Amino acid sequence: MIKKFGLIDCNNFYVSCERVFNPSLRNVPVVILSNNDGCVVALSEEAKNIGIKRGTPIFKVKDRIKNNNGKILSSNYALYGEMSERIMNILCKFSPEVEVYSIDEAFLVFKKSEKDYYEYMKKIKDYIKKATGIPVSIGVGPNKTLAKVANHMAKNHFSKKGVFVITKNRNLDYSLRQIKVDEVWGIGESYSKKLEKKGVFTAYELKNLNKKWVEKNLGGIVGLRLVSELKGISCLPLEEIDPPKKQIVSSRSFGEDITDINKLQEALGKYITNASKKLRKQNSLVSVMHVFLYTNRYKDYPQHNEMISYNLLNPTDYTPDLICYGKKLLNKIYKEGYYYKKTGVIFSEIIDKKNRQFNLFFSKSKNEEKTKIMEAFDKINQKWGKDTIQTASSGLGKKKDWQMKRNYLSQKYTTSWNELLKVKI
DNA sequence: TCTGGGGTCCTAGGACCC
DNA sequence: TCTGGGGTCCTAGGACCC
Repeated sequence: MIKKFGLIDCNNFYVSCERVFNPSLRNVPVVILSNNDGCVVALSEEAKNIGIKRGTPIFKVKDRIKNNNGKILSSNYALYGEMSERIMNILCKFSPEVEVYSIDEAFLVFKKSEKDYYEYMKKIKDYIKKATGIPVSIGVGPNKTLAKVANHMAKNHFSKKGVFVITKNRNLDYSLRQIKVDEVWGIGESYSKKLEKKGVFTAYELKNLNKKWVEKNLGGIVGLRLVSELKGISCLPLEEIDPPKKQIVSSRSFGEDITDINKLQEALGKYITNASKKLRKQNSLVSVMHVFLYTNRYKDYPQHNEMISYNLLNPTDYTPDLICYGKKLLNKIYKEGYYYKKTGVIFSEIIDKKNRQFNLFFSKSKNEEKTKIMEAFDKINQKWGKDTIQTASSGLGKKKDWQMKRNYLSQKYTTSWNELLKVKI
């Protein structure tokens, strides 16, 4: 029995989710847009084939998509999140050790005999496709970095069969020679430029680089760890338990530029509500909050970008108090006459609720009351749907001009009774 | 007209202390 | 000419990920 890491990665995940419910999206170029319908964040193979790239602003490629009978969609996170959950649940049936790495990726650890790996991975792949409609690729290797490499092989090289197993002695070097250095997990734009300057173009060449150079130029210990993993040594453990977040951010660019402080307050109130909900979910309290306000950096009118921080005397998770502090902070950095594009909140110095330190100004009875209010608040929204109960500060009218644009949104096929697919017989 | 959002980790350098 | 040395803590900034 040999212990190996597997990486399951959904192919073009957002597009695949949409295609499960809408067959007219199959075999044509499809792109999914970021919040605010700004730029392309996910795309189908057909879209890649007509030269569209992730990150491109949609206005630059809109015509090309139309001319190729392509489709454009806003991102539908309710749908993707739910499909992701289905897949992760399936994976737990195949291995007791699963790390959910992102919405569309998971690491697994298996202990099997070397020859069984390929068939077992194929079984998982077929099962997920059948049960959810989502195609996945699976890479297996002696550690996480090599599982990523194997996944790349499964997807893009080696006849694109969707499953690839790296064996340290047999095909490790062969695989590393196929992988370009910027495709290695942990090598981004800046490092890959440095590497190319040094004449390093493949993962294989990276593996054989001088240690001193790697430490100096690729982020110290991070680079050393990465190269060790390419050599087959396992440095990164499987992390099954989601550690609590050390920082929680909530922000959005507006649908339109905003000058009015009241509208900024409304939007900020909404983001603070969102962030504090996450805080309560992991049983934490925030002790430092930051509020920021940005103008549109792509326009040439006057710019004003500022961030302000506040140390809370009593760490809390109580939304109304946090909104109250947030508004005061926003007032301090707001300047009249600027066209703002984005505001948001950052919670940092997050502590465990159990380890709270009390001080002279802490009122136990008041605190218990607040805890009960928030519990009821969260329960109602969980049972009756998001935003059933809201704070008045986020503005209660229907459509807001600060809200993000989502002009191409598909249905909530899996999370709303009113939007289920209708089948004609 | 139009350019996302939410995270983590690491290092370097300054402030401060003895 | 020459300006201690070592440790800790904090923050800003850079790099990466999806």
